[in-house]
Amino acid sequence: MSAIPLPPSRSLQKGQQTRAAILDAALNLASSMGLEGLSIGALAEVTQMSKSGVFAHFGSREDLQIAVIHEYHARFEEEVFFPAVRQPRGLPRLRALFERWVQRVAVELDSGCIYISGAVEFDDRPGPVRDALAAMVCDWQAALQKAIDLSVEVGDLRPDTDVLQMLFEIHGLILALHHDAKFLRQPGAIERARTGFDRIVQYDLTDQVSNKPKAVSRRA
Amino acid sequence: MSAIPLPPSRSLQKGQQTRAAILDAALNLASSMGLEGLSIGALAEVTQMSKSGVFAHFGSREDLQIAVIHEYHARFEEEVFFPAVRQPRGLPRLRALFERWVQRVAVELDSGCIYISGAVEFDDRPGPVRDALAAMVCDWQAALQKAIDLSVEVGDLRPDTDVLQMLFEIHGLILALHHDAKFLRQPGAIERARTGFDRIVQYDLTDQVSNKPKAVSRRA
DNA sequence: TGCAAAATAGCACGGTCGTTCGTTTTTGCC
DNA sequence: GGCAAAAACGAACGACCGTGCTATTTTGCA
Repeated sequence: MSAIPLPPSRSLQKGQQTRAAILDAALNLASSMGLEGLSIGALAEVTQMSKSGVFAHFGSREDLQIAVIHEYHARFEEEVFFPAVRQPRGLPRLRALFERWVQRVAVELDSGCIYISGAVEFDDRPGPVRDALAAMVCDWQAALQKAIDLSVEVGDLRPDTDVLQMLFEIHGLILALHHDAKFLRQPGAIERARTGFDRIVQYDLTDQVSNKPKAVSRRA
Repeated sequence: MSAIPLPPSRSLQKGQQTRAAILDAALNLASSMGLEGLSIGALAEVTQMSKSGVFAHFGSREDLQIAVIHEYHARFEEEVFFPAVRQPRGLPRLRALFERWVQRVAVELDSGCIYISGAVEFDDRPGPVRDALAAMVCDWQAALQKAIDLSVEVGDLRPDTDVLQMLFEIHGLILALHHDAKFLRQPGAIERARTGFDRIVQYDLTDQVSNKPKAVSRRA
């Protein structure tokens, strides 16, 4: 009871190190095979470990999936959110968020977006994995919403902008981009997503930024 | 060599009948578990048949998946496309196509859209299943594109309308609807999809249908 | 009613899955 | 360098997978 057995404050034990390596491999695997396609056997092969060795780092497959989701979230923040919030609030920040999101979804050739694939895989499969995924997605949507809110506050967008509607439409552009680029392999999807974004924000633009509608044209 | 053994022109043999029943069950199963989650064992249990009995109707699991895709396509045509093309060409028909698409994606509580889930599952899994799926999706996209084209020809939309851009954006609305309704279970997603559609077409509306932009408002 | 053919069942195979458990190796502080 | 704890291994389990066989049942026309 006395003499606390020294907390594991060691900087980086071997275990955490390999756990991180496994998680990295798991992320790559889950990105291409989906969260449901993520198997411990395949993960063991990739990391050159035994199945039980991999398994021991996560109490179960479910916990592994959840760990992957959190890891993906962390990387998403790192590559999309944090760099974008360094832009001045308002339209520049919103545009940066969108542009980095586009890059993340479309250009990374091999890996797919776990938020998107996971949403489809777990839309009618209740459980902790779905909950974790939904929490991350909602977190990201809230961040986007805040960016739109700020754009309104700052005066880049009209005060009567329907923020949730704009969020919905922007999200749709990303999903369509993912579909056309990843599945149909259509080139030009990225440019269409950008054009769509311009059209959406242009609709609620205040005069100080640009002069009235007609700045962006959907030329054929 | 002679005496052709009488072609199987019998109206509906027992085999075709049970095959149809299996396919129906397979569609329900694939709609909720995904095409990859579709297993012959589960299908046998649902249909109260033996695994081999089910298996015999399709040469392989892959062929079963492809059969499911074609069946889904047929039903999609039946419920979405055919009723909509009875509307007069132009905006009414385009709107009918969209509205029925929305219903199909969002209101059917249990079943998900195989086009959407399949696109995510097979975006980096080449093979005949992916090919069949892509063919169906492209077929549907072509039908939509034609409806937009007709809207331009008829004069409901501006002659300089970027048809593919509009197709992209409308598709995005459906995907966002699917995401928010099926995964996040947000009410109001359907209404947002409709609002988005109005905004998209309103952008390219000719004056004869409505007077200039500002007909549709994205009120907060 | 009989009989070939079609449809279905039953069983077994090899494989992968997640998971458990006991053993062995490796780590890191004394 | 020794030694407890942590980490990794190896084998096995039960379950499910798709698939290939051979029997058995059912169908539908003569």
